[in-house]
Amino acid sequence: MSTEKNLKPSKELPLGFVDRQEKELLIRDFVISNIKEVMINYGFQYLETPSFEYTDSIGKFLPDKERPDEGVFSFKDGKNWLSLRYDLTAPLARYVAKNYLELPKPFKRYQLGTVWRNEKPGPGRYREFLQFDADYIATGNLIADAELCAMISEILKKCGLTEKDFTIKFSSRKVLDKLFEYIKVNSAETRLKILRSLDKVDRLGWKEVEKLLGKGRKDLSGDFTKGAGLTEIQINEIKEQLNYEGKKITTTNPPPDGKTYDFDQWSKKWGEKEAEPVSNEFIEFEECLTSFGLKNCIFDPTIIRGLEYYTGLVFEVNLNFEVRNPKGQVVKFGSVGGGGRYDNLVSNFGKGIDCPATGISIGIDRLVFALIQKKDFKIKITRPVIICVFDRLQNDKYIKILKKLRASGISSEIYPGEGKLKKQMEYANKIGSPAVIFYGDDEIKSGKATLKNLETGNESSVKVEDLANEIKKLL
RNA sequence: GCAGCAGUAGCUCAGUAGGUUAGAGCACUAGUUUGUGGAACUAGGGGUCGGUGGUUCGAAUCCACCCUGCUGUACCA
Repeated sequence: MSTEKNLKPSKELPLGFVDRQEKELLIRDFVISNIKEVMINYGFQYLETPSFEYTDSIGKFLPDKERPDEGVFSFKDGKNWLSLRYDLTAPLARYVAKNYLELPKPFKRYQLGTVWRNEKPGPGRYREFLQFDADYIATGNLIADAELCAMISEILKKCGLTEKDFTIKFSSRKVLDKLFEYIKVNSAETRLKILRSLDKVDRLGWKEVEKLLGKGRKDLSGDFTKGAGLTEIQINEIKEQLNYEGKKITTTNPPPDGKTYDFDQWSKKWGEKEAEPVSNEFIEFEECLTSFGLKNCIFDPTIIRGLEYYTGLVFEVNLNFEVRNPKGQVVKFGSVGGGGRYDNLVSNFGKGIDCPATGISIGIDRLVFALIQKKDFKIKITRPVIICVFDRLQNDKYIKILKKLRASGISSEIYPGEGKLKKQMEYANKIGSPAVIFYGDDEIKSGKATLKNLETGNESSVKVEDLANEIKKLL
């Protein structure tokens, strides 16, 4: 920010925004190309919606304030409030509602795009980031949900991860609804508090979450967070029904009856009639996962995905390896993607539209951040061969060489600056150029250029017409 | 938002019982090499010590307020 005293513009970035370097961008490109391949293979359409939407269209939930900028970036365009999209699902719902009659049903589309959130950034979390999103619209078929899990698994594997590197956790909001009925929590506010607390089991552990469910908890800085105010009996019941610690039932490790969750327990607690529909949903989903050959899926009832619009199954992808920040400290990385069923989101736009849907998204930048941590993860950065400039009057000769090299597919350039040879060498070294070409007086006389390998320092005399082939040998 | 910690050169940081011209390493510029990079050596540029006000003969150092950043926490539809 410039002030009256300091008229120079600031070179600092706004909070939560970053410059991204080539290495990160190339890995991102690699991830994106993998995503596109998988999406075509899975039969999804490619869609793009604009960055801005009417605020109302993507968030009826926004507070009725003078300025709807809580969580989103908004501005007033004439009479209307516009907001930058905060995810790709809400704009999709708007798109589907707008084009409902024309669209094939079910409708499958994927989208890649930047999204913005006006929140406090954290390690690896920014206010602007790239998201990938794939959805099935107008189908309640659970194969769709299982397929989303298979798809995300395939994408991660293409990106170089193995099944051991990540876990897909799933649950359903319905489990918690039954639980709330059972422990007689009816207040929407308390239910929300419980959901938020449970969502933190992953990060804080059960011990701390118990405090949040009860009276409250002090964090490391000494700040106090008020709890949900449940009784000890209620908290114990929640733990008993949700605390699957130690049971660790997974599809890799199925119990004898083939179920990855404790059906009998629910039946006993809620009654068979109440439990059966919930269980059946998981059975069907589970069978699909198995058929798709997914081995690293686990039922975890503390998966909440906070989002208000989820109505049924929810899933989340977590990485199992250590992620470090630039300072080398291990950070709690959290999920790299997730999603679930949102059967009401499209219907919100109009009566008569009954439109179940399910979708999943990946935080691409976060995934890239994690992939960079894998030491064996190398990406080739191409740097140009430099043709050094001795005399501008010989530019036509340099350009001839340049055209030949480029025609042969060799990244190359004539030194673009104005310095002496030393400067040109320093430049080539700094940008990581593999080689330089000298074509000065001596070379022009002999008709042979000097090719210098910058890695070894070796120089060789090469006929101009052989340059391309010689360079290819050393690349 | 709340809480804790921190702000000295482009970067990483040293420097406080308050005291001449504020330091180092890396980076940068020039030279040792006027047709040769990565190493070395020599020289050089670069800072109103986050800002404002106060205490004092004297403030990077002490006090107050503000700004910014980091971490935790809340929120994250």
